[in-house]
Amino acid sequence: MGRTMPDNAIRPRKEFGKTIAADITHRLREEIVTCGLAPGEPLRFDVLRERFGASFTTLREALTALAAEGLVDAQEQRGFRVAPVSRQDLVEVTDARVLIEVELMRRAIQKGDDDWEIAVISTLHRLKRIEQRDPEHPLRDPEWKIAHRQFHQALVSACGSATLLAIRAELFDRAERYRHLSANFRPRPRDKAGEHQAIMQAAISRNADLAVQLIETHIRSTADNVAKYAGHLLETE
Amino acid sequence: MGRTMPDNAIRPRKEFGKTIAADITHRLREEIVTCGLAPGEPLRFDVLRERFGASFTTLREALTALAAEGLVDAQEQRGFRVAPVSRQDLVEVTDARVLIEVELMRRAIQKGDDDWEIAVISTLHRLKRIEQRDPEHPLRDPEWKIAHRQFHQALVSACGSATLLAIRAELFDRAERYRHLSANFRPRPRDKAGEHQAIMQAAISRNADLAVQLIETHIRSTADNVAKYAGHLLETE
DNA sequence: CGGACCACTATTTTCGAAAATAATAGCGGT
DNA sequence: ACCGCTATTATTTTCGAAAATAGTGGTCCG
Repeated sequence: MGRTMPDNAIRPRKEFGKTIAADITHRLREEIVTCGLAPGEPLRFDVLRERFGASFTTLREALTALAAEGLVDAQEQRGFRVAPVSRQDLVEVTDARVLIEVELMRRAIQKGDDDWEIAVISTLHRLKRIEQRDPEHPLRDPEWKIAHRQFHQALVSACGSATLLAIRAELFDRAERYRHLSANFRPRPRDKAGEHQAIMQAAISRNADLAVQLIETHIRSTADNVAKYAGHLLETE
Repeated sequence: MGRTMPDNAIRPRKEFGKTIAADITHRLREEIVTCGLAPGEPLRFDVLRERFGASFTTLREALTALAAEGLVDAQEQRGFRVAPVSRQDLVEVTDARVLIEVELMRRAIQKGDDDWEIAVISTLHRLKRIEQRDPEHPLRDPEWKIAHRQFHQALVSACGSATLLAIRAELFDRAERYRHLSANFRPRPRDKAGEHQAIMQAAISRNADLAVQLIETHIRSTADNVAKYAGHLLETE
């Protein structure tokens, strides 16, 4: 314990054992992915300092990390901005996701053990529960978002490659930003529940070809929806 | 120009227009990839400060960026260290490289135009020239290293996806570190020149299946060599 | 009127000191 | 002697001031 820490520290500024920088990275990523910070928006230090209550250098560290993930655009000597969106980027991200996720799905189906099956089933169960509660605007519900992420994560978790899982996670975040972008304009959510159910069944029954085909359709149709309902937001460079 | 900058600034501390942090990131990456900094070695700020002549926060920013690339391991509240190596990691990196590079090779062969062909041919030409000069220890020669990287980069450059190219580049660096690890123990370089020539020819003649097969063999045999001649260095962690 | 140059302002980038945390050594009780 | 605890030291992490750089507007000359 530090020798000068006062006993009356009101509340922890951050999670125990984590650095402030890591915490800010987390929060900033969340804001960017959910479009709380709009694509292309400049990230000025004064503003961030006010919003996150951290100093220049700490913020800078967080921004650098997010730049490496492709969520932030670092313009040397001219600061940072939220990574811009574009049709081209959406296509690239979708394409890369299909390539990697399809491969990981195959590997997970081949390698997955009992724990994997349980994880897939239980994460889907939770997702469905949340959807029953509020079937209108799932993307607005932070709980749905987390459950949705966890279901897709569980599906491929047994693939055996931490390296590829990390890459997949980055691409997932970048794609999620596009989903949020179109969420306000999409008239009604399509039948995601049914798709998830079908993917789960194909995976558990070890039908790799079917599971892979469903996943690919799932990813591509999501991207198509974004292009359709948020196309007007994709023209700016 | 800053109002207090003295006229007698001896030499630029860094390349024009780039931040010091970006410069340090570059130099640190180089040192790690070439194993000038050994895998697992702790990266203490005093030492780095001395070696690179930058301050805490600037170094921290560079380390954070490299952590996102997988070359540095950040242990919260306990500093940074060079990412450790392991048999498992080597397998994962090799696997991921094959998956991605094979796909990019196909796309490049399908999309590549005249400029692409010229880039492939000319980068291979330079590579061969350098090999003629000093056929013994190519990995020791920084020029060979650059030319080798540029040839492989040129091969896939026409794939059309900046996203996948960035991922590929990261994996290339991580693999190159393993090559350096085994360079000191490998008795003689195998016939890389011939392999490169064959890959080039298959690519230029648009024989995708052959090119892809050669690339995969090329990547896997490199990894096998590392495991064979540097296996004793992979047991830690 | 236009456009190069300069002074001034806004903003980012870097630095080293200070705070927080982890690692280590020394001490006292059982 | 050995374990647990506290004081000390080593190291990382954070901060805000200061330096460097980019941006802006105004002025002077052709």
